[in-house]
Amino acid sequence: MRALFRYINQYTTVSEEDFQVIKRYFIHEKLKKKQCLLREGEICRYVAFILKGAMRQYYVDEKGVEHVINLFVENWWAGDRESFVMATPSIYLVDAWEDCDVLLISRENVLKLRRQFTAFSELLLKLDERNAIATQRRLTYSISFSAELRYKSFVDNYPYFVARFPQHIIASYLGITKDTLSRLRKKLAGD
Amino acid sequence: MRALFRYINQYTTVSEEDFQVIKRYFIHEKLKKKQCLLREGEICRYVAFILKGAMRQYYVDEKGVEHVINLFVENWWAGDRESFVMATPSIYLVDAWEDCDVLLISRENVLKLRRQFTAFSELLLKLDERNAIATQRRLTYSISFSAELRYKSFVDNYPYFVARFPQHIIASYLGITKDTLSRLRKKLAGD
DNA sequence: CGCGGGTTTGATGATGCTCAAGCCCGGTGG
DNA sequence: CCACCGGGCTTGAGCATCATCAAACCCGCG
Repeated sequence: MRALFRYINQYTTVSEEDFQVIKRYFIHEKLKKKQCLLREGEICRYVAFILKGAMRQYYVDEKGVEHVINLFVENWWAGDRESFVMATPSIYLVDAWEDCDVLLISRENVLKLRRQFTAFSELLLKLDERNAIATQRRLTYSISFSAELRYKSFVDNYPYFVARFPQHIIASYLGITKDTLSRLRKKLAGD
Repeated sequence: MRALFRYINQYTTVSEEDFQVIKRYFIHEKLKKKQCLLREGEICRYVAFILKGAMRQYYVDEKGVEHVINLFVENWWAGDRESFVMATPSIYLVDAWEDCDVLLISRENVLKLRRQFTAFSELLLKLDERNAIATQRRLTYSISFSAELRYKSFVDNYPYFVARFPQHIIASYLGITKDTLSRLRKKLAGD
């Protein structure tokens, strides 16, 4: 719980008393490796603030191939935004890649907190800004960079992902196959 | 101006009187075709609400090739979010593809409106939600779909872009070359 | 008529995918 | 202590997709 308090206060200012109220809107839960927070076709009822562990969001195409859309570790929010906000069935799965400790919050509780604490609205605005910036960058890379450049910038920007997820997942996140990534790394090693 | 009023009231509720205040924070301006709202290396001081016209955001790589990142038409916001929020030099250009009527607003004025009208914070939160959803979808397509599927879903989702931007721009937006798009269309026509 | 911007087309080549096989390594159970 | 198994990584051969470059074409406009 303390991690959430520290996290919020990175972006805005929330008193100890307010936090005592805020924290009641969250449910503490544990997820075992491979356990799902969200399955394909379900509605995303909760987003998870990760206290410990690593998760991923991916979608499975007609051929059964997994495409990793997002990776999450400590102090990130996991879930499917579209399904969460619109209350529509998700096309994604979200599951634990490592055993996790998470804090769940429902859409209704998010709305309540927004109304009750302006600082919470502030927080959400800032998170959205950061998220918009990061996603836009990723899109730019995805559209205009080669696989090699994408991988290099990934390693530079997210070394902690490289350390915690296997190559075939990182490859999928970058939009390439594990085979291509393997060859790419071999080539880059020869420098 | 009326368009902005209607636009805001699609997402939240703002009285006529409040709007009279809000609108003073915007600057009405006209842009000629090819005129820049933002040049590479500049800081994005204003975002533009488009009353009339079409714009694009793109970045130019070392080889001088343009990569279109976003397209905008009436009732969209044009600018570079990253540069606008962080006040850092932008890697993108934003210019008018058609002659435009726009309403400009500065970062300071956005912040003032946020403080002054909770409805404005509401609005921004909702816009960010929608934006996050759309960008995430686009990223999913970009990572996991073939050029053909990306183009098909583009035509389905954004017919008004297809009508107003030439093919080489749409190709760039989709992350392919104009040549490939041309061949693709030829193939799809034979059905 | 000529020009500029946009599109098409062909030939060629690079990039990344597919599929299958083999390897490595840590964990489990006999 | 060894055998086996599963998950992950590597590698090779062949192939599909898409990029590159150059040429030609089309058409609206001054």
